[in-house]
Amino acid sequence: MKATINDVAKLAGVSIKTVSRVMNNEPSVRQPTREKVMAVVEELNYQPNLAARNLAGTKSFSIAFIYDNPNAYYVIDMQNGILAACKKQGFELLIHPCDAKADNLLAEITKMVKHSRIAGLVLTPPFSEQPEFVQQMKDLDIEVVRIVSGDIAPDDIAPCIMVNDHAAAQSITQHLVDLGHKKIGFIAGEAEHRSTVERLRGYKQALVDNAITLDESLIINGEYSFESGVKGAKELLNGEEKPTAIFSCNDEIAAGALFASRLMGISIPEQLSITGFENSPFSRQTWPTLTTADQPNQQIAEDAANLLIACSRKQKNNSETQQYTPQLVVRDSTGKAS
Amino acid sequence: MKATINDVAKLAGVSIKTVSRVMNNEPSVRQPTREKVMAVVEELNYQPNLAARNLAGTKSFSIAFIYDNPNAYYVIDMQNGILAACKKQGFELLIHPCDAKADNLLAEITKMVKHSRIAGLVLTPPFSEQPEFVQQMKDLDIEVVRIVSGDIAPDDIAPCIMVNDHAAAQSITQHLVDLGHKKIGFIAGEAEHRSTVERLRGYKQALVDNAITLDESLIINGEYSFESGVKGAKELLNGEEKPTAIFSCNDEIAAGALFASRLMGISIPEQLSITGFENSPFSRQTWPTLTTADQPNQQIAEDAANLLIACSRKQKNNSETQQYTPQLVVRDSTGKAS
DNA sequence: TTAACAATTGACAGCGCTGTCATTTGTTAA
DNA sequence: TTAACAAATGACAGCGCTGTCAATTGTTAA
Repeated sequence: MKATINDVAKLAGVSIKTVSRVMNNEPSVRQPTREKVMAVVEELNYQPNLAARNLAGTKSFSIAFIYDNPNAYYVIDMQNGILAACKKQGFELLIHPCDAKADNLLAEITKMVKHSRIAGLVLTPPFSEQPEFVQQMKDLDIEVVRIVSGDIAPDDIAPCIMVNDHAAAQSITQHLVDLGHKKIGFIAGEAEHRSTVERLRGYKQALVDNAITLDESLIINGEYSFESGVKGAKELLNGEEKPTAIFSCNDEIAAGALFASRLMGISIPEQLSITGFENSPFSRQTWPTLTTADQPNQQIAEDAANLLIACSRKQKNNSETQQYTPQLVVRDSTGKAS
Repeated sequence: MKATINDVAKLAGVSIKTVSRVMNNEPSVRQPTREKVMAVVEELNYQPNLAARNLAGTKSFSIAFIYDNPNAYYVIDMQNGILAACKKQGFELLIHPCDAKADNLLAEITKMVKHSRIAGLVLTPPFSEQPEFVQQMKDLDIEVVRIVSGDIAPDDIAPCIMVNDHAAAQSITQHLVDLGHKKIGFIAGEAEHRSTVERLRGYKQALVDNAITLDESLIINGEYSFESGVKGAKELLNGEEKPTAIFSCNDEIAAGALFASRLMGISIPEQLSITGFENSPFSRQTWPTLTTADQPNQQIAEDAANLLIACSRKQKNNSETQQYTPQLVVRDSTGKAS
């Protein structure tokens, strides 16, 4: 059967407490002792029993991922990244999809947290962008790591993994400018999402950098969906100032824009360039494939989880911040301005 | 702080063992006693500590979902369904994405199962369709519930939730026939998937039922992807026997077929009808929206998890089987034959 | 009414680990 | 060399629950 701490202790000729110390990387264990124990651990392929640890100790070995996001690709990527970190660190992951607008949300999460002794939470938008919510979690004595859009942390209540949408949007736009485009349409996502705001900011910055006058009529309010892309593109292409390129706030919008353009008999990229954002599987399933910005969600999530675990062990503090800048991926949906 | 079994026992004036019995729905507790205990449980909002249960008992309160599937929508649906069942039954869910072709797969799963004391597994294709794998799991003394395509269970090693792709494909095809179509193309998914086989079988059955001669040249081998849909549709539409309708083995293929048709200047559904399969979000993100078959994955998964939990409590046996037939959803991609 | 049995309840050990605190060992300075 | 202290290790209780088995209570038939 499975080896227990007793087996290890006996074989190594030490007390179970010492084995425990080694397993938890505690100080004041002499190096030779540590090695002796580790050797036996390897030999017996010993792994501490999570239930026993949870029951006996005050520390927790679980983190949770709560989310409210209709984008399955995004959720799966995040989840896989967190799972990878958990696996490496011997943590357990609790998955908790929920409704960000539910009244009993706080009660629900509190219950889960208390019941399962959660060390911390990985938060994605919209949760990560609600300072009050983050504060409430901290008040419950739960560590939090947030994934948010921007280039500077909003506060130091909890650590952040920043996604520099601003810089990424800027480089996508620059790519279009470099191809000779001057009239660049912009189809936005939901205005409430910080990512939308940041991406628009990057787009505008690139225009300024290249001394291109901003044309407000080229900016369409939309949402992160295929339909919105279809609608936005039609609006742009039927407008006065017909653009030669369209910056879409994500890949789904871009797919919609692509579709609308095709319907209108506009060939891509010859007559119109279109860009996406996120580099989701979606962007490889359109035709032509989409030029986009690669947002390494899985890596981001793994980092977030690692940071969270470190925080729960007091190895890192709240002001810890990391930053990712999605990188331009040039595919077939962009070309020289006609 | 949180109430423990001791608090409940004291307040109810019984021993902790009796509380335990009530919590586990064991027999031989007198009704009045049971009620008395339950009242206190309610009052204190008592919930048994999972770690303690796992440590003390022989029973397990965790199930796992292992999968190898690139379709994020599918995975999320399944996961949500399983999660719903777990929540209701006080179980924990371990998520375990993995590579079905990895050599160390069995070792990996064995390790997880032993380490976390898993009661059972929810298996989806490809795992669910490998009898040897299922048998290996049972040999490890793990309950298994499989979600498989077909109308009769392949064996009684483990319970099955059957998805009657045959009947669903038949009714989609019948829908096309009813619209006057006689030359109906078929773009298949991977031949290794039972779902492909079953859907093809349903398609053929419908043709037979309507005395339409099967034209093998109208059947295209493909895979479950957008690109495959594009390719398959082109092949069909450039062929000798140009079909007036295309049955696609899933929504992604259908989206590809839709795209290809548009490119070729064929208007949908006026000149060509196209159907999908699965009713994934994908089918609502195309234009026109897809006629498809609704496969209630979340519900299926919830049922599977409930069945699994029942089995782990020996309340159900291995020959237990449930069946779902995906229902036709008529949208805008199908119309009268021209 | 009572023995004989079944149904119900309880006492207690122990699951595998960690926290606390006592004990042992090693190290330093006088 | 030794006292005085710090570092390393161990003994032991107990986390909250379940399994085992013994004790109690209720029920039945003679």
